[in-house]
Amino acid sequence: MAENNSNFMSGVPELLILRLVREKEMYGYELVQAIRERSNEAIALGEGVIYPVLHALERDGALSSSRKTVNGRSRVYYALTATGAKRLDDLAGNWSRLTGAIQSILVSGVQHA
Amino acid sequence: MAENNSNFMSGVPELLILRLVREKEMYGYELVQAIRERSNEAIALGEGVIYPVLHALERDGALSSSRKTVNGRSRVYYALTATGAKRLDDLAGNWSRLTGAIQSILVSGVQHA
DNA sequence: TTGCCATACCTTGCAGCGCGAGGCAATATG
DNA sequence: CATATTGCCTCGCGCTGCAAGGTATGGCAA
Repeated sequence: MAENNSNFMSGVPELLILRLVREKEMYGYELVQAIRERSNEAIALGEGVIYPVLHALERDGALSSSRKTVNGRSRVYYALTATGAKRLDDLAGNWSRLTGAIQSILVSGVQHA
Repeated sequence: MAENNSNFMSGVPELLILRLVREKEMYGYELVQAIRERSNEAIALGEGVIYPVLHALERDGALSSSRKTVNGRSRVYYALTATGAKRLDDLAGNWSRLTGAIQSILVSGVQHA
């Protein structure tokens, strides 16, 4: 059963990571802060969220990793692959459809057919 | 420990239900269909999602229920209470802040401070 | 009558995700 | 020398969404 379950609201951390890494390759610790800062503290995903997602994405071939040492610090940088780019498009599309649908319910006044 | 945990993306079914019930009182089965239709099939929450949420909301005083019989059919109608209206505002606010934050990450090109 | 579908309610059990909490190691700071 | 920061990682749990199943009534067609 290689079916993809998961509930309708999940996968946002994955989406954010893929999107950020598309700009430039980043490492885990950096992503944790980037998400917090770029979301204006509205979203604060800890390392316990980020790292497992990173590993899963690499395992699925959506990200490629390379260990680099920058001023004495060893970091694992992740870059978007072609597979990852496709996956990003899918997730972004789903997200947009989903929020659109929710918005249309939230916004509408009473309407009759 | 009566602390409210739950993850950052949850509570959408609750939000949708509260919003729909604000217009007019509705019953469970009706909500299931309303959400599917008004979201253009983008969201399809089953009864296994709706009923438990309904019960929880009533337990918390956000909804009040009244059993009514309409052309031979017995239904449990739910109406929004004052508490529920407040809760709806909170959830809607959170949702809006959250999607705004996500959007700002999804949309932005690279930018530095 | 006997089916069968739609309406209408409900609960149980599980998978999966998010996440806190913790642990390790190296560099920097006071 | 102690403490904070950077940077990586994993375990275990809570909670949520959800499929699956169960009950009951009404309408309709064969």
